[in-house]
Amino acid sequence: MKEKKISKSSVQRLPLYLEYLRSLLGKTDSPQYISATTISNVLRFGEVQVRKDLASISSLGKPKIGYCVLDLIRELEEFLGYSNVNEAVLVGAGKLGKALLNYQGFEQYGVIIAAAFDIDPNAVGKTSEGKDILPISKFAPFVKKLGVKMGIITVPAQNAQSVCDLMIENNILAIWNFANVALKGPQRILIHNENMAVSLAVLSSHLRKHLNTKKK
Amino acid sequence: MKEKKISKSSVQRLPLYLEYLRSLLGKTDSPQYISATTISNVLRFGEVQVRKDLASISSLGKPKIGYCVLDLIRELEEFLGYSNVNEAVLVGAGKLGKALLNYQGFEQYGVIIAAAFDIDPNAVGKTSEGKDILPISKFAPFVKKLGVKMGIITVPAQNAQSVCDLMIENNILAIWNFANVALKGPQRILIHNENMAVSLAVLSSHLRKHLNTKKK
DNA sequence: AGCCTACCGATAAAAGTTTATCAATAACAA
DNA sequence: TTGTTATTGATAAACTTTTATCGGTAGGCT
Repeated sequence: MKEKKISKSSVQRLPLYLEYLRSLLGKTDSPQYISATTISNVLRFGEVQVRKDLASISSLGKPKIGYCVLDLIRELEEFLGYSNVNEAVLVGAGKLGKALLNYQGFEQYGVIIAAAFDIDPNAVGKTSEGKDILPISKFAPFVKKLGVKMGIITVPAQNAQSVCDLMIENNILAIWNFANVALKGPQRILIHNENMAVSLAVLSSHLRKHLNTKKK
Repeated sequence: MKEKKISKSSVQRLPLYLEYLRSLLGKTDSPQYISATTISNVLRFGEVQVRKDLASISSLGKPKIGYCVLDLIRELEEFLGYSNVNEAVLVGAGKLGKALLNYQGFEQYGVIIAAAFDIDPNAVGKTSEGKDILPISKFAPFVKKLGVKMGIITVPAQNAQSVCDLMIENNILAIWNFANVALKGPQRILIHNENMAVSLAVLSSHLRKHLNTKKK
C-alpha cells in the first residue's frame, strides 16, 4: 500500500546504499543513525537523490538525526528481496557460464544457482565446485519441480532467444541475459540484459573520442 | 565535426545494432540495404529510436531503400572503437578476475587484457591461458611502458577506490569496475560500474514484487 | 511522365530522471 | 523556555530520453 512508485534507476542505486551501510556495521565507531548528507558525500550522489531514493523504501528519517542504520539495512534487504533466497537456473555452461556457476558471491544477495544446463553432452557433469551441469532435456522437469523463477542465460547470441522462450514457457519470471542480444518477451517477464559488449562499447567509444581529440 | 551529440543510452544500443547487422552477413539471403523499420521489428526498439540512433553515427539512409548494411557496420565499428585494438590491464586476480582474464570474447570488440595484477604474492604467475598475473608493484611501470588506457577492477569493494586512484594516477582513461561500489573520479575519466549486485537487485526486486502480489 | 508508397530526418510532445528550493520538525544549547 | 541548526520530505524546475507527428525524397508501378 504505502509503497510508492520507484524508478528503475532508483532501484539500481539501492544495492549501493546497502553495501555502504553494511560496511558501516563492521567498523568500531559504527553509528546508529546516518544522514542522507553523509551518504551522499560518500557515494557522491546528489543529496536530494539519496533522500528520494530512501523515501521510496523507508518511512523513517528523523530531522536532525537521520535514518536508523539497522532499519534501513533491513528495509533495503527486504525491498531487494535479499532476505528470502531465490533459486536460479543457468543455461549455457561455457566459460562464462561456468564462471558464474562457481562464483559464490551471489549467495550474499539471496541468489543460489541450483544447477546449470547445456545442450552439449560433453559439458554435462559436475563443476569443480560440485555444481551439476545437466542436459537441456532435464530443464523443464527440473524447473517445474523446484519452482525456480529466475533464469540465467549464457549461451551464444544466436541461441539466446530460444533459451529465453524455453524459460518463459516454464514459468520463469526473471531472466538475466549475458548473451550479446537484447532479448524480448512479454511484459510480465523481467528480462535484464547484462551485456559485456554494451559495457565495452561505452568504454571503448569514450577512449576513441578522447584519444582522437587529443591528437588534434 | 559532423558528430552530433549522442546520449549514453544511445551508445549502449549501438552494439546491439552491430551484433544484428553482423549476424545478417552470415546468411545466404543477406540483404545489401536494411530499413530502420526492419531493425526495429527485430530488436523491438521504437522505429524512431532506431533512426535517431543511426542518424547520430551515420550520414546515409536513403528513402524507400534504407541503410547500406556494410557501411553501417563499418561506421558502428568505427564509432565504438572496435576497429583499433585497446589494451587493458586488470587488477584483482580473484575468481572473477581470472574468468575475465581468460575470456577470449573481448578481442572481438577490440579489447585485449594485456596482464593482470594482484596484491597477493601467491596469486602471481600465469593463468591456464598463459596470461601474466604480476605483483601490483609492477603496475605503474607496466602501464606507462605500454601506454595502456583501459583498466578493469575486480578487487573487493573496500580496495576498489584505491585501485581506481592508482589507475587514474597512471593515466588510465577508462575504467571498468566490477567491485560492488560506485567509484568516482574526475570528469575526464570514464568510470563504468558493472555491478552484478545492481543487476541482481533489479531481478530480485522484480521477483519479490511479482510473487508478493500473486499471493494476495 | 506522374502518382503512389516506403522510408528517412527533423521537429515537437510526452514521459521519465535529476537537481534545486524551501517550509517543517526535532534535537541541542543557552 | 526559546532560539539555532541539522536534517527531512514535499514541491517545483531543469534536464534527459523516449515516443509521436509530419513534410520531403527517391524508387517503382501504371
